[in-house]
Amino acid sequence: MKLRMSITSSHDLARHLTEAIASGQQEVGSLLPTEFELCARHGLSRYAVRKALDELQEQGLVSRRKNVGTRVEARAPRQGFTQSIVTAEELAQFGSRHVRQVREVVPVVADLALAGELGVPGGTRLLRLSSLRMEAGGQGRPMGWTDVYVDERFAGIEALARQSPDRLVSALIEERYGTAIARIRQEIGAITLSPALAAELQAEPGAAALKITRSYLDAEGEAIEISVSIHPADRFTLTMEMNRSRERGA
Amino acid sequence: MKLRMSITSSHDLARHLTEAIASGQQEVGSLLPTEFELCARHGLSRYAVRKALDELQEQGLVSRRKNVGTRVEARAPRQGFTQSIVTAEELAQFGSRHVRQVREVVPVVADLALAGELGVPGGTRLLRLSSLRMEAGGQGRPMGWTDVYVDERFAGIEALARQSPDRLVSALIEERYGTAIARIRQEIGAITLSPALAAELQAEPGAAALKITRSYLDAEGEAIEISVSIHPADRFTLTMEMNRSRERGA
DNA sequence: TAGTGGTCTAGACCACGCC
DNA sequence: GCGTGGTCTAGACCACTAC
Repeated sequence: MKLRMSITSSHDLARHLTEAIASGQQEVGSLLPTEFELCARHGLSRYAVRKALDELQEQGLVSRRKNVGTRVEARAPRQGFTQSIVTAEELAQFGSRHVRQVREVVPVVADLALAGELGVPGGTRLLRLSSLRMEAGGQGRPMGWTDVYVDERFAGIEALARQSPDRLVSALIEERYGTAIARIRQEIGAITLSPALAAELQAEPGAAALKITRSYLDAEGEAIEISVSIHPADRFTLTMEMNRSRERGA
Repeated sequence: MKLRMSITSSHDLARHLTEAIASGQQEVGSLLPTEFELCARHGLSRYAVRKALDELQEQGLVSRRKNVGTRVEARAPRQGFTQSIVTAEELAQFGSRHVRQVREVVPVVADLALAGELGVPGGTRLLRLSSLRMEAGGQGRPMGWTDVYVDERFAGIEALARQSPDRLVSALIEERYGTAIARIRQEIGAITLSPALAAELQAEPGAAALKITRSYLDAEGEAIEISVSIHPADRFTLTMEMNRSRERGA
């Protein structure tokens, strides 16, 4: 192979390799030259070579396996839009930065309709915690209505939920039961308010509202908590921002 | 300072420093010992020390500034939920995986109401591209209605938008004009359908619908494109998934 | 000017997969 | 046992900033 340009730094080498991969000269699935070979080829130290490979790995272009080599994984850096909710507090804001006013706590057995909506088996025994979402001060009309469904074994959160109306039920469960929530699934739809809900929310029946269903899942994909929130459209909008960013290597 | 345990590797040192920060012994805002001092203190090479600091930096615990030092930024690794949309195609699905059927392309001047909704100065001259969103096959009732607003200088996308009804306007702009989209802002609300829209969408007037307003921003925060989509609630639900994950350093 | 983090060289030993 | 990537040592020079 001919060297068209002198490569004098790790970043130079990274660019060189990136181009070789992008151009197809170094095919996806193939192994790059070994680190030692790259050292010899470009007259660089192993440190510099490894630093260059670090760069490619960071962009997901290559993967490295001990005793095997450095494999080309993709032809171009994966780019995507990432929306991140950094802290539980931001998540609270994301969902609703409001205070909970518990209205009703009842055990329920999921009938087919509810089971379907929540994505659990029919007949599941659950605890339902219904509450209004109020502005921080507690004045004004409610911002929304939330039904939180949890497994019976988490019945202890009722007291906590009443004690700490500003904290997410999911956070309370994590703290009290040591169950880590690994994933959240969220579905966003629109509905018109039923007369009953409209009355609770001091809104017009038939007015538009956002309906947000969230499943809080543990590492195994088991639902720890499911919440269904209804927010009148004139009082609540979901806002999110996505940044284009290089994805990390798999 | 006393060394309670021998530190023999970069990872050891990383753990040691992480604990010192978590315990408050090394306060947020303070500077860590310099790299050379850490070398001397723990009998490690600079390589090992820097690798340990790399680890902390990756977790967002510290930041490093040349000629200044290594500053403690946080007491604990930031954890959060991250939702990522990896490819433009996934974004398309995210928004709508449907085919565009262009209905109208007209120049508009943003009056106060529109300017407010779009977040641009009043009087801005724009091109509005209105289209129905259809299922891939083109059968069935429309999945939604979209108004895309772009700056006049992108007028050329009209032809492209008609030619490639399955591609996002934002992707077309990026390709044709070489303008990279760095950020997307998204607002999700609910509305009830006006009679006019209901007719276009073959839905009932007053039915609930999702309204999604997206701003596609370049690196400077300038809006390249703004789209407003209306999706009848019975035909469209937004779904997203968030994974808890360590955040990268700032 | 002294000292910082960023970069680089030129060696070395290791665990381990493959042959 | 050979060769891989992973880790580490012990030096060095640099650009820059705070002093």
